[in-house]
Amino acid sequence: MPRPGKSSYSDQKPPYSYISLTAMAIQHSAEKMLPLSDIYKFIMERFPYYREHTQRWQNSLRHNLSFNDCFIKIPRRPDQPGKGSFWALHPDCGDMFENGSFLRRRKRFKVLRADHTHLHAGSAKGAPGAVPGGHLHPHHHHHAAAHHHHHPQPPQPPPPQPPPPPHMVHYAAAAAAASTSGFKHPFAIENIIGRDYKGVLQAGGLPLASVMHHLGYPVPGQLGNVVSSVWPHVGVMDSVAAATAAAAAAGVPMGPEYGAFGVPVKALCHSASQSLPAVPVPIKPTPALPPVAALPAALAVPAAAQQPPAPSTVCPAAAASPAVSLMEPTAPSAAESKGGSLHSVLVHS
DNA sequence: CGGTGTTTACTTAGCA
DNA sequence: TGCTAAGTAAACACCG
Repeated sequence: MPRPGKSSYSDQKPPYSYISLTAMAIQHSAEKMLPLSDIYKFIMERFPYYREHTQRWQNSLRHNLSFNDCFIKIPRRPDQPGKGSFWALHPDCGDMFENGSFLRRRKRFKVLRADHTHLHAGSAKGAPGAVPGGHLHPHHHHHAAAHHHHHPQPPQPPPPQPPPPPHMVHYAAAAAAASTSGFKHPFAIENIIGRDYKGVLQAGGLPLASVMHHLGYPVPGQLGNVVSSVWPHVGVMDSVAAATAAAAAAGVPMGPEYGAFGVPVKALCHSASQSLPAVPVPIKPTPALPPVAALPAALAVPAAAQQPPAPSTVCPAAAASPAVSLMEPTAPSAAESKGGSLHSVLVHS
């Protein structure tokens, strides 16, 4: 059946995990960061399925934000009213769904705690280690502690999330470069969202594209007013087929009614943040990447200790140049949040 | 208080 | 089938 009527998409659960949905929402935002409420909004706007049982899925979503190292919290600026912090994607989380499945990643993205170097008694929240090789140690009694609001000292501000959106340009550029070079690996979501899915398609035929397509989900019109509907025009042809197939595979009965999702594709990086870890050293994901070592971060710790000096923190470049994938001058100091000084590791098999 | 965050613990489900 | 990622439920701390 081509079209089961109409309830098709509305009541079907989208083939995306909360992680992918959240990442999409974040990527979709201009600043690449969103407050929780906006993430909810984004999801609800395009996935009717999530207009119900909000209590349930939102709790799950929140759990995911806190639990997964791929999401980082960025404090709100003083002048920005509102409740919680902004959420962004960890710069090194790379392509979490590169295998094409938005339901299950090959490996969970985890940041490695800086080897026990806690200088701060704060004890940070625990970021359990990550474990590249295998399991994390479940027994770390996390001590709890948590809630200390991570920034004990709010000095101020160089607002990372600022108002003016002009900076993204860099990101965009980087992204562009990346795509140009055909190298894409920073967060797949991005792909998902649009951009070179085309290449992707051909690259491996991935279901990825398919899903993405699917992503568009309902009513194109709806998205219309949202942002851009990027890729509807594009891969429609095979993507549809692929999507269908993928959906089928996924057990998701989707219909062609899914429209396009629209997300700009600009950047993949976000200004990561302050709370961010400093220097996430990607041990790295892509096989192609040489172990760069680098980490100039050592010096880059100016005031950054707490805040990313400006959004310009550059993005992980991973996208742009494979060779140099890591830069991130963010400060390694704060060992507070999930990333204190941890190295991020993408454990890919 | 209610929204936001964290963290446990357990169940469900994908993938190799 | 086993390992592990993902989903769910829930207790609990905080902050505005």
